[in-house]
Amino acid sequence: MPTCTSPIQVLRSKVESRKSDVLGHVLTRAARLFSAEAVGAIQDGGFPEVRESWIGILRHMDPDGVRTSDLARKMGITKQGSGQLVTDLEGFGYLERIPDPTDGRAKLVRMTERGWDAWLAGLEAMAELERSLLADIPAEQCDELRGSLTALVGALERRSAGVVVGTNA
Amino acid sequence: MPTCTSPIQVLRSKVESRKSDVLGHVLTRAARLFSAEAVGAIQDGGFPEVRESWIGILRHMDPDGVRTSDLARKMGITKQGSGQLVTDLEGFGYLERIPDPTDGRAKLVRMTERGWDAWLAGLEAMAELERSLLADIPAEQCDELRGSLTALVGALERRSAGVVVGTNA
DNA sequence: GTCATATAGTAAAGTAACTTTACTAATAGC
DNA sequence: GCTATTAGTAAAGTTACTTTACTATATGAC
Repeated sequence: MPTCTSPIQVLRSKVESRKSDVLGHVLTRAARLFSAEAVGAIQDGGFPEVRESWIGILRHMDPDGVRTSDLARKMGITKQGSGQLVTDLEGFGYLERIPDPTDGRAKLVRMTERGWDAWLAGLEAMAELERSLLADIPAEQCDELRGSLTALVGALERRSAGVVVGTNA
Repeated sequence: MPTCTSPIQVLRSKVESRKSDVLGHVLTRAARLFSAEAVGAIQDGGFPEVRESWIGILRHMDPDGVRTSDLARKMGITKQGSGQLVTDLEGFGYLERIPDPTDGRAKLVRMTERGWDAWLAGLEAMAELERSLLADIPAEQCDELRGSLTALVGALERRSAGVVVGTNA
């Protein structure tokens, strides 16, 4: 009788070989850790009410104002979702809604002064985090990483291009 | 009077130059897109009840069984959190809890056969996703990306080493 | 041995970041 | 002017957790 490798042994070797080399795992973990660290820094820097979800909004703001539905599209969430986030940010005085002069249905979401301050603080916190990570990771690797991730996002977006995000979008 | 650059212009140029080159943004977006895509593939592959959070559990399972609190530690969440996820997975027949023979307080969480099937399907879905992304991203870049992300996670973990995750952990 | 303390797990409620369903108001095309 | 589309809001539901609070077992000190 030849050597018979039991299913459980096959499994065990698969488990061992696959423990942490899956791109998805490391990607998710990195994103979480980075995000938590950045938000903590912004909060400590004088904007204690800032939450992780706000960063997605702040990122897409524009001095000319943006529509809620544009925010939704850019963020890849529903407009109800972005509307709620805008309401939260508005409640803390980071954003304001003004009527869109060119469209009676629409409103333009604009940053307040405090909003821009937080935005700058956010950028600074992220940049500082990146800088401090350079102590552990070479600068070229960091740039490479950014480039590869951008390519990855592009590929993933193209892949799910046909898929509709939510109803009522 | 010299040319005076208005604050709003300074802001506008900052906004333009910083639109999408922040590591944190692209990282978060990539993680979300990847994760959603992988879960969708697993669900379509015959495990429709699988949710994104389950992947974090499945990833850390072991043929010998794992304790809930070990899962929590590995995942970086509270043990109540991991306990809830285990209960969900148990309810759908992916996991089972057995008493730990070496410790009367503890229980060992173990995969059922269906659990291992889902685990394999998950790995396959992730691997397939990676393969299909190779059409857009060169293989070396993909490996580089994995390596850089692993280094990044390491650096971030070291950075937040002193910070306790949740109470009652 | 038993007493304090730490650890494993569970229970229940709260919270963050959304989606789904359902609606109103304004615009745009024909 | 009527219909279809689009912008936004409202309210409830869902997911993936955390916080608070508790029980049961184990471990180390005395």
